[in-house]
Amino acid sequence: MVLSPVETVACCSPLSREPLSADQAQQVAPLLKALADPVRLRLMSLIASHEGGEACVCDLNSPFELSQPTISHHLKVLHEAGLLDREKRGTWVYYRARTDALASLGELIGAPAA
Amino acid sequence: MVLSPVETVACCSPLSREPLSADQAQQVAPLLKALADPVRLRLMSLIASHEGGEACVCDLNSPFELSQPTISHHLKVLHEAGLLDREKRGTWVYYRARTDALASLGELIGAPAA
DNA sequence: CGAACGTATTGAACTCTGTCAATATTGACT
DNA sequence: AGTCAATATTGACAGAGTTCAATACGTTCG
Repeated sequence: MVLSPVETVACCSPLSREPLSADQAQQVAPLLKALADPVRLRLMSLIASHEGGEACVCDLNSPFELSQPTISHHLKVLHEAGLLDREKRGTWVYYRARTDALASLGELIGAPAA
Repeated sequence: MVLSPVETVACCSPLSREPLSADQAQQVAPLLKALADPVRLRLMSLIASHEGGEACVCDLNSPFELSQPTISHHLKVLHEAGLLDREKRGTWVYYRARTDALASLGELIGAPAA
């Protein structure tokens, strides 16, 4: 069985509560790795804070001084990590933030010790 | 002026609230990068969930099938990112989790949109 | 159909990262 | 001083990641 990204993260109690197992760490780390890049952090933030929690790729290139393929690559990384949903509507592609995954991840990292 | 890790992260409102600036992203990404490794995630979790939020290095090697220098390296990465405090007491070295940094980071990632 | 546009893929250069073996450093105890 | 135990540093190497230029794919519109 394949876990959705949300299930992957929701599996674990907060870092400060009890030690993560090796398996759990192996599942969660890729999500953090996907976020652990300045460009992807901004992309995620741009999309998540955009109206409706989604944004068109056509609006995601100009904020960066990077080539179009590079942005496309970063979006793919976030998508494959399960942090972005992808939907094609006509000519344009829209990415939507998995706010549930972000919320679970935030709790895993930062929830108080007890 | 140099920002402490907590200040670094506390600077920003949640991802889903408003777009992160390029500068903010560049400051926050290293913290996430430090956490975005299975071994370091487990180390952080082991330390943060340990009694008193701190742990002796002497207890942090056996849970892993990795060489002592490798664990030492990962601890250094977490320390330099500002997620662990280091204190030498006699022969032993203790690392303490910066739970405030973790809390800020968690809020940045996962706090609700509004 | 064919041209133009938006997005994705490929392949290559370069840098960064995780790991280990070997060695250094520091403190404690004889 | 000398030895031993705990931790850190160095140097080396393989693998992964970021970026771009070039190209391919898929839609829409003339």
